[in-house]
Amino acid sequence: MARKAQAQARPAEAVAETARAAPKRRATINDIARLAKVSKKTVSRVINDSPFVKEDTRKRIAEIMLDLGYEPDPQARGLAFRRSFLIGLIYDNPNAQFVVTMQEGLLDGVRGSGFELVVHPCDRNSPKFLDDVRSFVERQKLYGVVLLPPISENDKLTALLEDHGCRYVRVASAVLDTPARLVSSNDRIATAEAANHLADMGHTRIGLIEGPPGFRSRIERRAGFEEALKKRGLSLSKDCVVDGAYTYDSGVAGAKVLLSLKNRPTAIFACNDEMAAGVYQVARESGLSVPEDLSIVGFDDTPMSNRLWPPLTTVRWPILEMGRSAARKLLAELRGETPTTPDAFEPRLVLRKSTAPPRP
Amino acid sequence: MARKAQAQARPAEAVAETARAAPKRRATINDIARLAKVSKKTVSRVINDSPFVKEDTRKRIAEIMLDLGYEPDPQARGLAFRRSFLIGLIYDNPNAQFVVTMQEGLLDGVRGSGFELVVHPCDRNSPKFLDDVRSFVERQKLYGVVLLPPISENDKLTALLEDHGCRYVRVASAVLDTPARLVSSNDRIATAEAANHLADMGHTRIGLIEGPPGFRSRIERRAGFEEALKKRGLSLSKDCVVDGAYTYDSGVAGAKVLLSLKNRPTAIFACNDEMAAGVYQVARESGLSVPEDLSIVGFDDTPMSNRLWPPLTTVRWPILEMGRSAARKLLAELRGETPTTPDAFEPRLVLRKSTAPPRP
DNA sequence: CCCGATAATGACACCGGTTACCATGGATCA
DNA sequence: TGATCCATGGTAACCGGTGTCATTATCGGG
Repeated sequence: MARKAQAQARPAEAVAETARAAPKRRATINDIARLAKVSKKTVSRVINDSPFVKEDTRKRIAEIMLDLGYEPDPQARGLAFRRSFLIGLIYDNPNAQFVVTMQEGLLDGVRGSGFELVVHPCDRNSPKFLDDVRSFVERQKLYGVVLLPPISENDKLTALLEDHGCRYVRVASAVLDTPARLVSSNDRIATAEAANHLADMGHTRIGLIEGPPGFRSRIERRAGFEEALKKRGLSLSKDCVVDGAYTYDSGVAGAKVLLSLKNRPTAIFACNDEMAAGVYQVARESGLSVPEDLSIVGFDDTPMSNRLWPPLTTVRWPILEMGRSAARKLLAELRGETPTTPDAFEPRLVLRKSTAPPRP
Repeated sequence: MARKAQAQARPAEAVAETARAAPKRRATINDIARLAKVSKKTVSRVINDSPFVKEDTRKRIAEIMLDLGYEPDPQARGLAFRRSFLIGLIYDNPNAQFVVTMQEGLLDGVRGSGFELVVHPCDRNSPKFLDDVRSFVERQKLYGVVLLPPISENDKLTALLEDHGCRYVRVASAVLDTPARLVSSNDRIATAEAANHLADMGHTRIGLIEGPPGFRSRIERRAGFEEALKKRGLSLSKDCVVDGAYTYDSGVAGAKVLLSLKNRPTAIFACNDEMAAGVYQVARESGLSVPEDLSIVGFDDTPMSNRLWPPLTTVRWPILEMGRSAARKLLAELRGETPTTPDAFEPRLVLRKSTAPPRP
């Protein structure tokens, strides 16, 4: 009995080492060094692109590494560097499509660099928000993080990251940071385009469903829209502006308010596509046909905007490119570059079928 | 000049260590050991829940760890374990919404476990596909991976993973593996429900837009649908079945074929929502109204299905729950459990407004 | 009260890379 | 030619944990 307990005990102590096949033995830096007849330090120099290696030596070592399919162990390197080769994607964004597209762009940007992308959604309203991020960043010793809106606008967060020596790149709708740490879209220009488009068609009474408070894009989109109208002598009537939350339901709610106005708007600009879809819904329920009775413009150009009927005129945001750019900015420091180009992307209005001149 | 070169050289050799703030000094296992007046091995035992620590000692150490906010370094642990604390999400799936939702479920499942999720999209048709995954798994010494359809059905891939001692969980539309490594949905039951629903309404000539070859779900969905029809004495006419690719465009193409048939079907089952959206489009172009002239059923219950008009009757798939379950299965081994429950999820038909009896 | 068995703990090498520092040899200069 | 300097490669210690195995408490029984 006692003997048995002991027998069981051993594997229990080595709890993490279960019966599964051991990972394949990979070549180590020592193997390479032995084969190349150099010290492992020299191999390390080659790995890290040190300029202090004779060209011959470098070539010979590189060849051996290639032959053996050797890739240095990121964990070991990370341990020594006190820094992992992981990049965190931190977000709390209601728009799944936006997140996944951004993710793809980022992965595109880090491809082949040896870095991996670790996703970390969070809850910006939780009291533990900062602690949660801090723990994540500290524990994983992240090389850097990408912040998506709206948490990219949180200055406490970026201060925390700097304090921990963690690189970051913000993705935002306005200029919030130095070029090296910012990938931005110029939402004002885009919404101005939308406003001009509606004004061109002759709309004068226009409704606006805004983004949620706390999003910089809310401010930017409204500002661009309103300024453009003003330049043409038009204005947003106060009762024609309602809050939204970038969700379908909030779009429905907003549209209900706008369309039950005595003097209802002839066009509605919803600050994202999801909300625009809500406007379609209410328009249909109210017996209004789009675009004859009501013009609708959205923002995002999600795949859905094309599935709606009639297809939604909306603003296309180069999310994929922004993701690629963000990843490259994060990695630039590795190569000793300090990017100074602003990388401001310009969203563009794509005209489809959801707008028309108002009925006379 | 020479002096200057030397001055520049030093930081260049330490290329990765740039001028940025050093990461905060965190408590290490040695700190804990010193404070608790034990060896670091004992602290390690506490960290790993070894049963060979006196209760007093464990408590004392645990308290100190809590006080100092100590969390063991996953990199160092991983190095020693020869295994990281990362979980890979490997996918090549055309449906972004599916991926994001699954991702969220997985993250939900690993929350608090100290594991992180590393996303790794890939191209299953690339000749380098297996090598790419192998490199990823080997390099990062992943604790385990989650495979989404259709690559979850790739037996070469799973063989490779086993060979490397890498745990995996497959997410699939049929029983492909042992319960411990499988999270499945029973697509047959769901599509049978869809078939019965259409048959109940009196449809006899029904079109089917299939999934792409290579997806197990293609087989399952068709089989469930066809068998249910057969039980009621109905059958799928050969010309009423067309290939799809789970994309909007393929839905459009398929619907064009089906709706230009001399004897066109009165109902179409599209094997996912994206393709169903394509059917809406073609129906509208053809002047057919949904559901009076044409009933449509989809599969997935993506957010979009609700934005379409009329709202799409479709099959809801508990993706989030499946994700959670997949993560838990992967982590179960840690706690010494071997899950034997099949975790077969049953998608359900959700009735909305896109179906009606055929015109007499 | 002592002994053997068992539970609890510790010493030390090691995981796979890195840095700090030292040793060497060749080139340069007076 | 010797002193000085630079480029290069080697060695040992370290990053923060874990495995192995030896060693020290603890306990029940004779």
